[in-house]
Amino acid sequence: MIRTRFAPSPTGFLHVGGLRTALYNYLFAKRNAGRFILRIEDTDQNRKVPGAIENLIETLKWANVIPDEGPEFGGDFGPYIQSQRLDIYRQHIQSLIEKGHAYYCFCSIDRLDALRKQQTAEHRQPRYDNHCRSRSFGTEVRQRLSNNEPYVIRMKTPETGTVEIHDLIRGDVPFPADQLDDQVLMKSDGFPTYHLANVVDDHLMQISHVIRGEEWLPSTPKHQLLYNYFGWDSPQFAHLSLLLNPDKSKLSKRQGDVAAEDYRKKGYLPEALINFLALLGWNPGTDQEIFSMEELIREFSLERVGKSGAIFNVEKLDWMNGHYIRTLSPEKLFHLSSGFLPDRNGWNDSQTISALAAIQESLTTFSELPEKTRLFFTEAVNYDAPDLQEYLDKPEAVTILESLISQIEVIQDFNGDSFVLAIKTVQKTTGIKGKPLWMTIRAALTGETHGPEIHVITNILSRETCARRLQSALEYARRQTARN
RNA sequence: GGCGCUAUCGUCUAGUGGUUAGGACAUCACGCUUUCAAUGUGGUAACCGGAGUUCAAUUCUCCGUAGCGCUACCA
Repeated sequence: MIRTRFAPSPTGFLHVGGLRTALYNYLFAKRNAGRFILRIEDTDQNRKVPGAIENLIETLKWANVIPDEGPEFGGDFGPYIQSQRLDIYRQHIQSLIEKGHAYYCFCSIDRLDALRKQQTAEHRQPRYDNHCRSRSFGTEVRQRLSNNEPYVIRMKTPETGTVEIHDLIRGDVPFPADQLDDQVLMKSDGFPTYHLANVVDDHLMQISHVIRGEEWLPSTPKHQLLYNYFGWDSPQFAHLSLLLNPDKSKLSKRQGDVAAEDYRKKGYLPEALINFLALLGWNPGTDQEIFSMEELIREFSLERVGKSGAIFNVEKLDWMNGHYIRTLSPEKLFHLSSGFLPDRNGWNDSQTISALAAIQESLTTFSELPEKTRLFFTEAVNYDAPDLQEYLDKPEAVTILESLISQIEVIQDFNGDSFVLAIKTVQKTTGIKGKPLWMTIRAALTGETHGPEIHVITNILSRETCARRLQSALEYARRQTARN
């Protein structure tokens, strides 16, 4: 049974890189009829952020990357929050000590800091000097323990040889054993470190494939050692390349949004974000670019995951989001984007839906909605914009608008087509045609120099609204020409 | 500094011991649209460098260079 896990620490929001890791785990599990587990790694009490777990789960649900097991999801391998598994870790660390693979360390933080400082100054590699290693079973240890002296527990790493790990994406990676530090497994507050908790839980939760970020590659030999010490088979490893900023540094705030929910708030569709993230490091081997979650599950494989870091390029995400928006029915669009709509000024739902349909194809994200729907919802059009003056600040504007106003008064059946017919009549009677004619009317109707086609707009706007706007544009044009 | 990972258009990437090195985004031009967008067509644009192996190297090997990661009682 294939079992994968996403194991974030609840230190804030779900990073888009984290979402991608979760996605790949999810896809790989689903592709192989396996299960996807969410485990919360909250072993650092100092970095815990209240509400982060709930937020994480909420965002995963939004993205449709739903765990089969985890906090809130249940499962037979819980609890799925590490701070609730402290006894389990203690037992396992104890067995390591008994087998001689781990030892008590009473070195103070101060001593460690001084040591590191000295090593750095001497251009040596900063690492633990194994000071407490030889006293593993001494009476001194028992003595200090009974004195309640603070301590940590460290793993013993081999002094020579190499530890080789096998990675599904990178192949065999050998690490010289003398590079491996005697890693702390249990901190003085009684909490395990990542390394211990991770290995114990992955084993106990029967994780078959560890798919995680590349930043974990250097510590994987330590994990491999731990599996050996416990006498366990290790899971398969697959280390994913990192997501990068446009300047190729590790994706971070300040150069853009990194929290998945930032994209949600900006009006991106989860389908677009997921599709985009899936293609950042994985490819189907075909020219297909647009994938539903079902298609991703069907096509995904670790063999086609790339090794190099990928820049998170928002431009392609934008294109993809626009694409997904265009596939929506106007009703669905209305439903999904309602939270982004400005004051509708009395427009009811069905009117709003037709307005949305008119601008749908020009949308990149929902956050553009206030600006793009203004021409419909606005109470009074503002004609002061500089690019409008080319059309409204002219005597022709007065002529056109006067003529058009009288024309639309007599229209029998007011709609986009009849409005266009009225414009043709204006053209005939005034002799003004082409861009000056049409742009003047567009400016008068919408206060914009671009937007949906005139007949689309006037199909949605009522005769009264059109008449009112044309009238105020006419007054504006008169004022302007009088002043000149 | 040490250890490790990585290297094809600006970006995401495909691909091969002999290819006109393919696709997508972006960009440019043209068409459509009396605007914008969408869309259609076409264009510009890449194998990090040096050795080696080979008849032939973007592809294989080594070295270099660059970028990134790790180097905590953080994950």
